[in-house]
Amino acid sequence: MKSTIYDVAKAAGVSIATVSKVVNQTGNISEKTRKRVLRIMEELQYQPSVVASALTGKKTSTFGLLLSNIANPFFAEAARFLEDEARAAGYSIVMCSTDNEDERSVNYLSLLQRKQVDGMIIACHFTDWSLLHPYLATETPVILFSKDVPSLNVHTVTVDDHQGGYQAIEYLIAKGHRQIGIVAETGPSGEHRIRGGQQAMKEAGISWRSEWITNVQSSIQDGYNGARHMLEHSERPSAIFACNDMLAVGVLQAAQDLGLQVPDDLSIIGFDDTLLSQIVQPRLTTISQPISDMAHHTIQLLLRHANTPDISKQKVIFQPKLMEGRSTQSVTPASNMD
Amino acid sequence: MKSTIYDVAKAAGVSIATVSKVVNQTGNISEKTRKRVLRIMEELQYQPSVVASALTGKKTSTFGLLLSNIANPFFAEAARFLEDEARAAGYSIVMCSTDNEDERSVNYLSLLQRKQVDGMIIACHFTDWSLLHPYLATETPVILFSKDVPSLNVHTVTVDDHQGGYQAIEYLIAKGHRQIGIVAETGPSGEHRIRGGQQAMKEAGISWRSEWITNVQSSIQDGYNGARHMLEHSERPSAIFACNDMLAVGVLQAAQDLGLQVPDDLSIIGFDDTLLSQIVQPRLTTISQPISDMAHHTIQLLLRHANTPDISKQKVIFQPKLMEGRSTQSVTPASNMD
DNA sequence: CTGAAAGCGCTAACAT
DNA sequence: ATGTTAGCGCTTTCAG
Repeated sequence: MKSTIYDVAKAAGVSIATVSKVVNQTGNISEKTRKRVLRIMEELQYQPSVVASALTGKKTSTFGLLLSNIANPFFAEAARFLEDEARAAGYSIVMCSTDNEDERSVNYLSLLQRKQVDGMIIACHFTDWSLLHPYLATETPVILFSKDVPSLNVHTVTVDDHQGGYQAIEYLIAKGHRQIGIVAETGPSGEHRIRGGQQAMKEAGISWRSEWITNVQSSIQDGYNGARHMLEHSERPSAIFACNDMLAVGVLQAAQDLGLQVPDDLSIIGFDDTLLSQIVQPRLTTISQPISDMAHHTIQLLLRHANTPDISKQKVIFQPKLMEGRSTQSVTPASNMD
Repeated sequence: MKSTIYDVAKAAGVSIATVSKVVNQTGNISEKTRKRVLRIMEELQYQPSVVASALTGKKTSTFGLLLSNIANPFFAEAARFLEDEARAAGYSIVMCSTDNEDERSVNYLSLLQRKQVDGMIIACHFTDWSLLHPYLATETPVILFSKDVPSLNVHTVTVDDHQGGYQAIEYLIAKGHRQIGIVAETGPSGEHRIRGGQQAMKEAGISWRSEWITNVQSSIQDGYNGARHMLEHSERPSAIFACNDMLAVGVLQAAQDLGLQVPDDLSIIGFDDTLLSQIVQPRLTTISQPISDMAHHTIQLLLRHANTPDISKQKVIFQPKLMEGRSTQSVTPASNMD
């Protein structure tokens, strides 16, 4: 049988209030009784119940994390950083894979609320973002992670997607590419990345073809299909910007299946700088998000909320960084020949 | 302000006991009042507090999952399956990355206990497994996942590691390999896989060299170092069995850095059949764990525990399956020449 | 079929 | 410096 605060109080010959005070280090307790209570706690292996304390003290020391799929390396890596930051502050994380399905997301949201989590981190996509409204009205802080939804008045910690797209395309253009395709995932991030890319093209006086810009989901297969679509025709792009690494891997596989050499026949640039980009052959050039910083900031914001009930909403935008791999190359006469 | 059971009771003109009964579908409630209460609940957007109910009803609808690192694709994939099974039963999962450090693991264990989770799934490694003892004595069910520690009397759901190692080596032998190296991760699984492999060699009358069997941690870098160690000498194995896909990727990179062609100059076989094995070039031959089945069984076992307080401990061993990739090849005269 | 009442383990005034 | 007491929101006998 697990021992309770009563057992400790009785064994130590004090009241439960005193025990509570030494546990929480509140109030004034003489060093002598403090020591004694501590000793008894040790002896009885007393473990304060988080559940009971949450019912009064208002804290569950738990955050909820909604992501599309923990099996996706980008989210797994983000989850790891978030968890580390949370643990450092004594919090743990409930993970919720939504597959970007609104219904499942809402179910999780309500479940998390019923569990009285101390904060929710949203890193998944909603078809209908207004579903979030009821939760934004709550006491529980909500933070959008790696995602910016302009229409929503909510704390946001993200990377500058527009800038990332711009950097990717700018880099390709500098390498001499003029025929550039984009495979993006549906959702706000994808759109911003596309826009950023288009701006870079516009500034360079390059036009783009709408059939070379496709929106898909974010599996490898989606990237494969999207790229295949562009590459099968005789006139094809000399470079493709895939808006995340999973898609980029799909693009790479499509190129390989079509007998195209990367980067000789096709340059590919990804986004996220996940494990994937480092293990494919050739190593992907990719736009890196500072996930670690983002995770740190996210958790800090959540923690600050605990003390300061209502901080005004803030959006923090981190800058992405291009990581050079071997999947991109300058356009050469040879690659223009075919 | 969130509405409580009292608000609903008052608005519906009934007692909180009645509301509780319709929420939990217990006792006998007339259809008429049930409807009314339900309607009021809807109107007031009443969300029963999991915390309060856990304090009495004994259920938090939460499982804890200890794994070495969620950023490792094998664990991320396992977590996803476990989560799906858990959600189907109304449970959610707290993830805990321990990096296989005993201290951190124990901290998490105690935290989970304080949170009164309804079960713990252990998928990480302990240097000192006896640290688990105190938790095995508890009410809270504990399950070892994808790991078998013979010395521990605990529910276990795992893959037949010995058999997996056997299959891997048997396959290589059938391809004509005689010079076989093994890179394994420290821990019970790694050991079993090595033993299985050794048995296959023994049965085939092949001897092994102890310097070609190395134990390391489980990062890509570890696999790289381990392989490099074996491959740099003039006399090197013609095939390497890496005891998980991360290691296999490291082995592959080492081979590439040394100018060895895979599979022509070196065959590589991995373990786990994760995403990684599918995206590297060449695609890895690997031993697949039926993670989905294992996850299903694990959660079911945990759930059964809720009703039947003390089921006798059981170990369930699933059979692995070899997935043929392009990283293995028969020994040919050409590859024997160098 | 419904309600009153006694906790679950803990926190936080308020007394002493 | 320490103890008393009133809840937190809900479940569960036990009466009615």
